Amino acid sequence: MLAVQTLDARPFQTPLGRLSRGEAPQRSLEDRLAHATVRKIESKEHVFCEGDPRLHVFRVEEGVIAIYKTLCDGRRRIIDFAYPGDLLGLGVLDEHILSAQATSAAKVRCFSAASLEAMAENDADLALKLYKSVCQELSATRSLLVTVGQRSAVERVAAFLLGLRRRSGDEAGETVKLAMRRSDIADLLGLTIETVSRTLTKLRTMGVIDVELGGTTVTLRDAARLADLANE
Amino acid sequence: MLAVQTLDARPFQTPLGRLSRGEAPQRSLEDRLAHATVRKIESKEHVFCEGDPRLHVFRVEEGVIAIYKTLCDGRRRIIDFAYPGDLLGLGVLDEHILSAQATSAAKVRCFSAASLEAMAENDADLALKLYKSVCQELSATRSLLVTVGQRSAVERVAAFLLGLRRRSGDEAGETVKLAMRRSDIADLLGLTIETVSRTLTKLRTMGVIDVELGGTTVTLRDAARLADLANE
DNA sequence: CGTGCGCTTGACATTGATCAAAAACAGTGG
DNA sequence: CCACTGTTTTTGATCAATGTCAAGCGCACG
Repeated sequence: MLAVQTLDARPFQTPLGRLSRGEAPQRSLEDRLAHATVRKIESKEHVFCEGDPRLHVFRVEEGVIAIYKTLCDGRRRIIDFAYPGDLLGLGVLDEHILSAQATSAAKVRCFSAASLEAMAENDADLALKLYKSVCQELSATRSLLVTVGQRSAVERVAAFLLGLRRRSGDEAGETVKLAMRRSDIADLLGLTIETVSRTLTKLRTMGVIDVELGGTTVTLRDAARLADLANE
Repeated sequence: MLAVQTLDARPFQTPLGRLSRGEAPQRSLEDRLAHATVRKIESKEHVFCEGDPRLHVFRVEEGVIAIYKTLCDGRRRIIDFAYPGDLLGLGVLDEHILSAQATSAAKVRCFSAASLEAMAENDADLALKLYKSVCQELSATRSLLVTVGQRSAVERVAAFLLGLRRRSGDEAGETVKLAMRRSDIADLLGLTIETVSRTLTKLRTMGVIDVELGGTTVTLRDAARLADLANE
């Protein structure tokens, strides 16, 4: 594990977290988050690492954050990418059990985990919001598990591209921006960078997608065929 | 999808769910569950199927329930096994998005999903319990994702056996009972039955485990070495 | 005693990982 | 604007791990 100083280890103000404790229990989570501090994250900077004290909860405002776990032999398993709107750092323990690292420049809104959870104890509405947020996360993780567990490289990459389009911006858009490296995609899908690259070229020669030079923008030429290949 | 009638599609009484709505908001989840109806599930019987209306939430009392998703080509992906104490059927949608099937004879305690969620709206304590339950489920799913994503057959099977010991009964016990078929283990770990079988014999010839004839009971001869192989 | 189901084992094929190298790209400084 | 360096991506050749196909075994049950 890198010995970098992570965002969550640095102290900072969480005005809304403090202000609203107890005095406005019906205030919505959105409302609370709207006033929290926003922090800028450089590409490759960590938001938090496994084992760090879980001081803050974050919401992604811009960019993409990779949530991952490091295996003891150094391999890295990305659990999910967090896109704008997603919450980061929820949990029941007082330590982070995963690491979070920006795959590109990003912004996160952050506020105190302790006060959030203290608020939730007296605010069923907030607690239910947390519950639902985690339910969605669970559902996303399960769907990744399905993808990764028993599918071929083509199926995995196709499903990834479709999922990316679904989650980042417009549902029916023709192009998706890959705000991460091949190695990030590989670690998410349980493949190697070489296989990811080969699979993308394969899809390109099949005429299903187009990959811009530099490989950061993908155009879905034939989304129906891609969905077919993904075997959803 | 099989056209069987599942437990959740059958109407039945949920006395505690009804009784406690609104009148005892501080009553614990445990307390509520303690009085709910218990149903017996035959081996291979479904508790619910993908697409069924999500009428009830269940808690496993005895046996093992496989939570799975069916891929469109018929492959089956087991997401998790639910052991006694685990909750089943939590979610935000009004349909089940997964199927649940007993791998052996089992018992589940069941009560109304709607009234549970209605209760949670006025009971922060209950809502937080739900939140924490889902957090744990999320954590388990993530750990399976790590296992399945990029590990060898030996690592997966070793991790599975250790996880089984951890979850079913005593932490340090020498023997674990496999209350499921090889095909269930295979569908959980993203392997084939043949590979699971071969891997178990490999571990046996290595002297790390012992497999009883019939293959339902496994003795962990050398748990430390097994943990080493699992590469946790 | 026969039948069916689940488990094991073997031979072979295929997929994706590994090793290696070249090409494309992004910065940096001249 | 161009040369230089390090990073990322692409492509190729080879190999090991796991899937596939096929057969046999053991146990439970009628």
